[in-house]
Amino acid sequence: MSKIDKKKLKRESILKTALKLFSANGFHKTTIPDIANALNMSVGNLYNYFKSKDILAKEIIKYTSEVLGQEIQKVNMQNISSKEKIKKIVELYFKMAKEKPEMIEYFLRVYLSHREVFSDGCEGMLCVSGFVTEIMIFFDSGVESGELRDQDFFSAFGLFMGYLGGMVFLKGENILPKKLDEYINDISENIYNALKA
Amino acid sequence: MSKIDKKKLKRESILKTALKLFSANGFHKTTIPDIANALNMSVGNLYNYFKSKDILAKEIIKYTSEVLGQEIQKVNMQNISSKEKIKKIVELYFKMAKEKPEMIEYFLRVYLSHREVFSDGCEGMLCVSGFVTEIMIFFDSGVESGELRDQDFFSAFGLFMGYLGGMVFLKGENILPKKLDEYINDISENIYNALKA
Amino acid sequence: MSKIDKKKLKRESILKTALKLFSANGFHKTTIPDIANALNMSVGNLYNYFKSKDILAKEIIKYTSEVLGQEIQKVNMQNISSKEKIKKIVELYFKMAKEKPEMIEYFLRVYLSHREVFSDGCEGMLCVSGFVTEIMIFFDSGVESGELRDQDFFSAFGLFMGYLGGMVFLKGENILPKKLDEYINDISENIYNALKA
Amino acid sequence: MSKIDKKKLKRESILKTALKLFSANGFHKTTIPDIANALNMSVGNLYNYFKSKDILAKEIIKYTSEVLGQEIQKVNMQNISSKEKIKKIVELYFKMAKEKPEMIEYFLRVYLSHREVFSDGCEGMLCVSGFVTEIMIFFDSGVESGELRDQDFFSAFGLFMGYLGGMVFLKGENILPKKLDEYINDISENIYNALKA
DNA sequence: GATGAATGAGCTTTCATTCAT
DNA sequence: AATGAATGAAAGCTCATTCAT
Repeated sequence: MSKIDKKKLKRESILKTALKLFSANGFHKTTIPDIANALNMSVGNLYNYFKSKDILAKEIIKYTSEVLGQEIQKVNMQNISSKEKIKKIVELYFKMAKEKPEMIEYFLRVYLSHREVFSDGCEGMLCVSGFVTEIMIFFDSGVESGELRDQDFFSAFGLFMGYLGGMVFLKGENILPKKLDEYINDISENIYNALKA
Repeated sequence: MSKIDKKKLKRESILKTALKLFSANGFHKTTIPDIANALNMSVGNLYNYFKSKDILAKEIIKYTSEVLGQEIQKVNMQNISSKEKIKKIVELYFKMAKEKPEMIEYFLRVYLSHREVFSDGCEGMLCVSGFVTEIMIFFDSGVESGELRDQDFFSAFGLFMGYLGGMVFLKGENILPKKLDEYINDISENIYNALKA
Repeated sequence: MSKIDKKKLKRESILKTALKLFSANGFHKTTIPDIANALNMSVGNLYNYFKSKDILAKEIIKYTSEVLGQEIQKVNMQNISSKEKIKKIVELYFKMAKEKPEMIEYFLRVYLSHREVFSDGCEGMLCVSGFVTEIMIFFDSGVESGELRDQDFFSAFGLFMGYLGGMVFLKGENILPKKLDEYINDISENIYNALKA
Repeated sequence: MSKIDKKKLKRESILKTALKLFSANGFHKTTIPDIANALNMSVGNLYNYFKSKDILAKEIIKYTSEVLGQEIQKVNMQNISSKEKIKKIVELYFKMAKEKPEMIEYFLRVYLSHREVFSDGCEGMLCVSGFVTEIMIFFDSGVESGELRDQDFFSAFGLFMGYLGGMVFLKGENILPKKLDEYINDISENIYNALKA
C-alpha cells in the first residue's frame, strides 16, 4: 500500500473513532487525548491529520452526511412509489440508528447543538449537503410524478427529518415503550399522509 | 415584599438570565461568572441559589417546560376542533421561537444534546413533563372525539415536536427561504393529515 | 488594609517576581506556572490579575520604565551642569544594573527582542515613555543652556542608551575585564564629548 | 560540482534561510518545520545538516559575524584617517541594516536576548570574534596613529556597537522621524568626538 | 445573604526531535 | 541523502467550585 493510501486510511479511522466518541460522550466531554488513546496514537500525530478539534468535528459531519446520503441515494434509484420510498427511508434511518447509532446521534447531539463550532465553515447546509440533496431528490421526484403534494421543500424536509430525529432522540432517552422498528409502519403512514397529493 | 418572595424573585431572574445565555452561547461556553456578571451579582451568591451549574441547567429545563406547557394548556382548554388546535399550537410555537427564542433554543441546543448533564435527575421526561403532558392531553382528547387516528402517543408526539423543532433549527441556521410564519399553514396541514382519523 | 490595597500590592508583587524571572531565564523559558510557583499562588489566580502572559510582559515594561524614569527625574531636578548630569545618569544606570539587574536586563533581553509580544499595545514608545521622557528633558535642557550641541534628539538618545545598554550587555556576557564602575569616567567623558556644544 | 561542494552550498542556504526567519519572526516563533518548508526540504534532512535548533542558531551567529567582519575589514584596509573610517563603518552598518536587515536584526533580536541558547558554545565572544576583531583592529590602529584617545577597548566598543545597534532598533520600532541615512553625519561626528584624542 | 480571591485539575495545542523506510 | 509520520512532554489558559471575610 502506498504512503498516501495509508494516510487516507488513518485519516478515516480517526474520523470514525472521533465520531463514536463525540456521539457517545458529547463534544466537550471528549478530549483529544481520549481520541488519540482510543486510536493508540499520540496526540501530536493526531494533529498532523486534523489541525484542530473544531476542524475534526466539521470533517466528521461532512463524512457522516456523505455516508447517509449514499444510503438514501440507493433508495432514490429504485423504481418504486414515493410511498414505498418513504417506508424504505424510515427503515434505513432506524436501521442506522440501531447499527451505527453514532451517525444519527452525531447529527442530533453534536451538529445540531454546537453552532459555535460549525458556524465557521459549515454555514447553512454546506457540510450536510450530501444528505440533504438526496432528500431533495426524493421529494422532487415524488412531486413530479404527482404522488406528493407540491409544497415548500423545507416544509417537507423539516417534517421528515425532524420527525425521524425526534423519534431517535426519544429512543435515546429510553422514553419509547416499544422498539423503534415497531414504529416504522405508523411513522411511514403519518409521513405519507402528510406529504401525499 | 417578604424575604422569601425576594428570594424567589431573584431565583427566577437567575433562571431567566442563565436560560438566555445558555441558549445564545451554548452550555459550555457560558461560564458561571458570565451569568453572575450579567446579573450584577457575585459568583458566590449565585451558588447560594443553585448548588451547581448542572443543577441550574436542570432547573431551567423544568421552568421552560412549565412555561411552554401553560401556553399549550390555554389552547387545550379552548372549545375548538383538533384541526384548529394544531394550527394554534404551531402558531404558538413559532411565536415563542420569535419572541422568546431562548426557550425553544434551550430545548434544541442544550437539553437535547447534553445527556451527561440531564441524565442524572431528568431521566425520561422527568423535567419536561409540564410540556409533554399538555401535548398528551391534546392528543388524547382528539382521539377520544374521533378526530384523530388512534396510534401510539409517541409516534404522534415525535411528529409534532420533531417537526416544529426541526423547522426552528432550520430557521436558526438561516436556511429557510421564507419567514417561519409563512410555513404555518403548510405545517399545520401536514400535521393534521398525518394525525387525522 | 483594604481589599483594594491588598490587590494592588499583590499585583505589584506579581510584576516584580515575573520581572525577575523573565530577565533571568528569558521570556519563553519562564512559564506561568514558574511565576505562580515563585509567588506561592495558583496559576488560575495569577490569571485573575493579568489576563495573559503577553499582557503581563507589557505591564512589566511600563512599570520598569516608570521606575527608571523616576530615578532619572531626580537627576534632572538637580541644579548641576549637563556634564555632571551625564555622569550621574551613568552612575545611576550602572548602580541599577548592579543592584536591580532585572530592570536593565528586561529592557535588553525581553523588551528589545520580542517584538511579536510588544507590537500590540506598546507600539513606538508607548510603554517606555516614562523613561524616554526624562532623557528628553535632560537633553533639551542641556541644549537650551547651550552646554550641549543642538542635534536630533534620537541621535543623542541612541548614543546614550545604546552605549549604556551595550556596556551592561557586555558585562552580562562576562566579557568586560573590569568592573562596570571602573568604566564610569571613560564613558561619561565619551558621552559628554559626543554631545557637547 | 562535487558532492562536498553541494553539501556546503545546501548548508549555507539553510543558514541564510533560517537567519531570515529567525530575524523576522523571532527564534521561538520560528519552528524547524517552518525552516524546512521554506527550503522545500524535509525536517529529517535538515537535521542531517544541523543536529539541533540551538546549534543552528549558533552557526548562524558565527556566519553573520564573519560576513560583517569581512565588510569592516575592507574599511580597515583602506589608507584613510580614523575619522573617515568611522564614517565608513557607520555607513556600512546602516547599509546592511537596510539591505540585509536580517543580519543586524539577528544580533539584536536573537543573539542579544537568548542567553540560554548561546551560553553553551558561544561564551564571551567566541561566536562573534570575526566581527569584534575587526573593530578592535580599527580602534588599535587609530590609537597607535595618535588620532584616537587611548582608552579601554570595551569602552570604545560599547559606544560604537551600542550606539549603532540602538539606532537600528529605534528604526525598527518606527520611532525615528528621519531615514537612517540622514543620521550618518551626526552619529559619525558624535562617535569621533567621543573617541578622538 | 453577599463577596470575589483563590484553587487546581484539565483542556487544546505546539514543536524539537527521532527513526523506519 | 532524503522523507515525514510519529512521539510526548510541556505550554498557555479556563472555569466550576469553595471559603474566609
